[in-house]
Amino acid sequence: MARFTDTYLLALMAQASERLSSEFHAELARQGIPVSTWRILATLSPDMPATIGELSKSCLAKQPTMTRQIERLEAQGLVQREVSSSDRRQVKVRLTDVGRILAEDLTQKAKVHEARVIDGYGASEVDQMKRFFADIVAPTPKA
Amino acid sequence: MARFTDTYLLALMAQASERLSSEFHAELARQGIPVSTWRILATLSPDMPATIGELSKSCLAKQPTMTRQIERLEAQGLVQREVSSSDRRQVKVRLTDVGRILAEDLTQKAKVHEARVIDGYGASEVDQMKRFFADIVAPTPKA
DNA sequence: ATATATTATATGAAAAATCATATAATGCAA
DNA sequence: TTGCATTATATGATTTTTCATATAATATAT
Repeated sequence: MARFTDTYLLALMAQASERLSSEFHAELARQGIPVSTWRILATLSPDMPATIGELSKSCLAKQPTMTRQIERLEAQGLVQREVSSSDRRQVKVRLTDVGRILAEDLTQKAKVHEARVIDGYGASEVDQMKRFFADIVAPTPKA
Repeated sequence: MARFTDTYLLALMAQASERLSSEFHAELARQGIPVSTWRILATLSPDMPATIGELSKSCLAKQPTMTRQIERLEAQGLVQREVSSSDRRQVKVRLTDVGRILAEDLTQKAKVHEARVIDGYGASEVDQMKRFFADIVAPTPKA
């Protein structure tokens, strides 16, 4: 009898995701950057503000966690906050100049790493995979 | 210009993974079961002992975190620990009878959920996906 | 066999995440 | 408009996680 998680799709997917990211996460660690910080910077790149709520979804964190992460990044001067003019409940978060420079460096490295990960799989296979994932994250409405 | 994370494979994969699991995680929450606990129970199912190290890899947690999670589950009577006879540094963790009953219930529900998730995608597509993930998690050596 | 390196787990102190709930703005119905 | 439900973020209290390192067993080289 095999281990349940050896054939359970969602476990395999989560582990595969973690595995593929781990080398890059090690690179982040060398620069002293937590994965949670990287996710935020990546989401705001190249220069795309987002609300706390959007960030918490994109970065796989609960909302109170995101509020506190943003507090920290703001204190570090990497992002800035402002109340949304269209909806004053919302908080818009954007990269500062310093944050953008760091984010550009990291996204550049991420692209290099992604290329290495992808290399070894067929281009069409990778493309199919990306569409598959993208559709799950933001489903295109069926006609 | 699109958001970096909208086209970055590893971000899409992590988000898709999270998204697909979220409904089941909500079911776990209704039963008051943390995702971290579920991962441990799933890994030890149906009756497959594992070491702290194996669990920490399988469950995407750091080793000290796993040690403490196992302490908690042991206190709850869901798992039991014993020093490995072959290597006394290792700690073998296994489900107790109570733990096994809970784990069986949850894995059963997980299978139902997985079937619902898979439904809507082609069988061959899903199969390809599973092999893709499984190969990343435990690569089969190239000839 | 001895010293040294490596591996597996544990643990104290500190940082971060989470839960429950508060606050405040917006949407909506009567 | 008024009142009520909903949505977005913040926050106090607590639980978890994490880092750094300790401890102990095993592997390796000499």
